[in-house]
Amino acid sequence: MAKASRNPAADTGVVKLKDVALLAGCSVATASRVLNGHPTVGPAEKQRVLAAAIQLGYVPNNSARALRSQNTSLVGVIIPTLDHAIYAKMVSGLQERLAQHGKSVIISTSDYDLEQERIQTRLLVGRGVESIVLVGLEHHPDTLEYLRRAGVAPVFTYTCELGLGAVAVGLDNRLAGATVAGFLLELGHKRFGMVAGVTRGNDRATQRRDGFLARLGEAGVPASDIVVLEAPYKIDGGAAAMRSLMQTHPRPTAIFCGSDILAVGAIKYCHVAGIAVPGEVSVVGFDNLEIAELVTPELTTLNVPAREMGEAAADALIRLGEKKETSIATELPTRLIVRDSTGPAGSASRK
Amino acid sequence: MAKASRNPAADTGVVKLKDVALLAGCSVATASRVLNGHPTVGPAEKQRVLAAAIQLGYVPNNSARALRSQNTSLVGVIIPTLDHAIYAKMVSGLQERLAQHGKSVIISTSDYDLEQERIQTRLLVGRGVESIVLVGLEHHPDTLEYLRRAGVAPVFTYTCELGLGAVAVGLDNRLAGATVAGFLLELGHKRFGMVAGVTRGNDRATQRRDGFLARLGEAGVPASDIVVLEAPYKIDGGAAAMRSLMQTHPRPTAIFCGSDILAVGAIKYCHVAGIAVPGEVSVVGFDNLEIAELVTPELTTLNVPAREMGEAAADALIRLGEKKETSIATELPTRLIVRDSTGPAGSASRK
DNA sequence: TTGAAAGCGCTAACAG
DNA sequence: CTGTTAGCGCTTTCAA
Repeated sequence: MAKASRNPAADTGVVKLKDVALLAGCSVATASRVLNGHPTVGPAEKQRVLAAAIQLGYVPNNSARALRSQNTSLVGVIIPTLDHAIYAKMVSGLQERLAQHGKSVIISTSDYDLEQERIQTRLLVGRGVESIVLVGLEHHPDTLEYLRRAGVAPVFTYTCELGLGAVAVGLDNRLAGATVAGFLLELGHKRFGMVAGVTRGNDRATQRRDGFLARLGEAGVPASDIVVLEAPYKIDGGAAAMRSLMQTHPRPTAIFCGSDILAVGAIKYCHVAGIAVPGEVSVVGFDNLEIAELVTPELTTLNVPAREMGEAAADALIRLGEKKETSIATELPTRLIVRDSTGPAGSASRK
Repeated sequence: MAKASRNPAADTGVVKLKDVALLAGCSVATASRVLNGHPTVGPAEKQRVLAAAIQLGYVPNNSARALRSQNTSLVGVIIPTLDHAIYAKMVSGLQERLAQHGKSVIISTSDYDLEQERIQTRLLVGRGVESIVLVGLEHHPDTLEYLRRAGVAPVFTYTCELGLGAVAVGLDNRLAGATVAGFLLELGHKRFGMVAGVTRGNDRATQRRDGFLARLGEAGVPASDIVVLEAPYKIDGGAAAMRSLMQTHPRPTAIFCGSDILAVGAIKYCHVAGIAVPGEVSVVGFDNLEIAELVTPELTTLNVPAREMGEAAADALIRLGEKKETSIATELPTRLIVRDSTGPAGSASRK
């Protein structure tokens, strides 16, 4: 039969629990208990097992552990894109915080497509993720239904509206939109434009727009003095939308962009078109990315604490796993960062 | 004993292969074969199994599959940070390409710390990744040794120097550094500065610097006319380094920054210090991030095709998995993008 | 407090 | 071409 070698690192080179137990002079059961922090183990054994594990550089096989204990310590996250820092930062915070709890994150992207998200969700569930982090509250019905049936709890981010028994970590997008409107109103602006991103399948974009419009409406601004455009979340998209906006008559004097990417594109267009910012038109962004401080003029924008949101999502996940709570809504504070891209209406100091 | 129900979805609600086999009227082995596209199965059986699987909504348990077949279709990637677009883009390309082949990516970050990377590597191997994507060629010896013993093939990125039997996808950092030096020399510059990032544990930064210095040396520039500083990859780091550089006498007229982040910081400092770019000093970046086109003046920089690199890494991974090749080095082309932050030496048109 | 032993769900020999 | 059988490495009753 020649089963041959049975010592560590001779077959596959991978140290197994058995090897640790062998070196520690105990059974695999005891070794397992020690490594899992089970309380009922004598201190002497415990010491030896720990020492052996370190000496051998033991790394548990997660597939086996998962199979046996129905516990993969894997978390899935689906974001629209990694190309935008706002999502990358969130994932970064999520991953780091989760790593501290021994959990790993599997990442995938949907490109703002709910159908893509649905497919990714099934894949992730098949991989045995314990939980899944989603962006926004609006999803394909199948996505949510599938998650429910599979017993995988979703965590919604960038929003803090709460479904029943759900977990959400984010911001009040409506309020944020309204805040921007209020700020622009105070500066005396009367005609407004908005570059809203793509609102289809994107409740965050929708709410920002609605909050903005609602506040404007309350202030008595007629709908005819507000132009809303949609544009893909690209610099060029923002530039193109701004061009359209600047060609309407009468021209708006204040533009709210649904993201800094769009706002930066808008400002870029103004540069080439020779339109003074904020002299002729004020521009407000959303997200407070690093670029907001790098463009000229520096961008007035709403701060979104993306990294903190990822960390908060991780925390919620952990608490959820501990069955401490079943329904958690965390609202992260946002605040307007006033820089140089906004000014009082009618200050048109022609360049 | 009341073991009670043995039908699907009655216990845990999870459909297992056994349930599929039961419904299809065959053994689990046959069902497994069908689901894995094994050729030796009768068409009739095949049909029934497929139908049963769909009807029951069967989703394979990946942990079990992985445990048994040593094949997780999981790929790990460790990058310094997700906060820099240059890495996020690479991961994005990697993830998308890999998803097309049914593989998922587990992400983790090392914060430019090789020791952190070593720990993450072990974790990832424990999770059963088939392969692992690393940044650069320089790693903790244990990292490589552990990977070798575990039989997990590393794929090195952002570099195309090749170890033996290794896979690398990236660029020639030395050459890139030399290219920048050549460009600056041609513009007639005589005194140079470099903001090199952190070279410790970072072979890319080291090589860029060495290539830059070597080319300058060849051109007969005395070492006394070159100042090299290191700075963390932050905007503030770039600004602080630039401040030091601008205080040396005689002042350098051309600065090469190891990344756009640093370059943007450098330019920002010049803004506040009232130093004209490129009038008094030329600045060159590295990476060609989006921000390069957004700062004023627009940044001259070296284009790094990060997304393509991720995709190429994915391709290499796939080929490696198919055992087609064992040693692949892909050099992606870089090219200098000349914009407005550089100009001829001595053109100091005081602002 | 510890060890022996029974699987978790699946795949891969090996027979038939 | 199909079924039987043995585990993959680990956790967890159940006895001792």
